[in-house]
Amino acid sequence: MDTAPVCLDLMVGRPMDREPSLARCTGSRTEAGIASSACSRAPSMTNDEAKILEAKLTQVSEENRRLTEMIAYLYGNKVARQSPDGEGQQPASTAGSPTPPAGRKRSRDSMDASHSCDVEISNRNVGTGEAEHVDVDSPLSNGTCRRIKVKKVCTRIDPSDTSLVVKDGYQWRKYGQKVTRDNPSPRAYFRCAFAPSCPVKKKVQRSAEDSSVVEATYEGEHNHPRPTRAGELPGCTTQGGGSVPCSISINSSGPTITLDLTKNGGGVQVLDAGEAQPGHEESVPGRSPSPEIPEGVWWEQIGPRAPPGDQKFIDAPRRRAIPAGSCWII
DNA sequence: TTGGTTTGACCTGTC
DNA sequence: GGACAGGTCAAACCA
Repeated sequence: MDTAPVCLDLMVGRPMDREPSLARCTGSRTEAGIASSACSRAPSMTNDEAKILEAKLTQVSEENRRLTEMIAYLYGNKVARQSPDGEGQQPASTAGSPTPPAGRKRSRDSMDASHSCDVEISNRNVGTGEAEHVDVDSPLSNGTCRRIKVKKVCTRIDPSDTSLVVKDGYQWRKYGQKVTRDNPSPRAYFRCAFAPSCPVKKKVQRSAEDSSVVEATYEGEHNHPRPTRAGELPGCTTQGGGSVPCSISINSSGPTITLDLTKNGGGVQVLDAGEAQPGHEESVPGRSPSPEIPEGVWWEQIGPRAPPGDQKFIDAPRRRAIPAGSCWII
């Protein structure tokens, strides 16, 4: 919740010079394509057109401001609800709280959350994928709780693929691997590589029952927008000059970029650029373009990774900082 | 030289 | 307090 305003600020009413990749896109077919159409027509734009676009931009900016205020208001209510005296708090055992894990150890985050704060869970099984969304409130030092989103996603991959790489549109940096007691397959630990401050972690492990199923557990929410890169956005005219089909739409829950890389052997289906918006991916029905993809879950076909030389990361202090708004290779 | 991965050691919490 | 297990660190390795 506390990251939502940042997300909104980046998604709506964004100045065009901060999103060069989208601004270069062609084939944008929705109202959300204001930036792209504006950019492509800029050289021959008349004053009237410029004024219209400016008005639209102002309108979108105003919408952005209202949404930001709304988020701030909701967040304020949330904090009030979690007052130290405990009023308004739901019992930890309600709202579908799971039974404690069979193991003798719980994760620190889960453990913290189990002290006195909310646990909200929603389960969904769609096709071959499964998404389990858990909102966990982790207590802070001041006695309040900070909600940690825990989302479990199962997907089917090639059993011979041992990389444990689950592409979801974000950059991840592996920091550990461990063989757990209840599963012969190793569990890989990933951190978000986009920014050192991003709290999101991901655990990836093959299912003990079906080795072709990989379970990815996401903890926390990104405090930054989904990384994008012009060269990876089909339908966008890139610096390299390529252009492949894509559609970009923005609805009330955020931008959705539908990619079709079949011609390139890719197969990326959906990139939900608005993931950082709390819970929004669960609230949009019909998001999945394929039965093989869990509904509402941004997902991509498991495939070959980009060459290391094409990747840019930020994580360890020694890595170079990349300015906000830079394009990313996924 | 840079940056990602591997992997053994270490830390911490639970029983 | 010790054993156990999950999670993390960080040096070494590799591309």
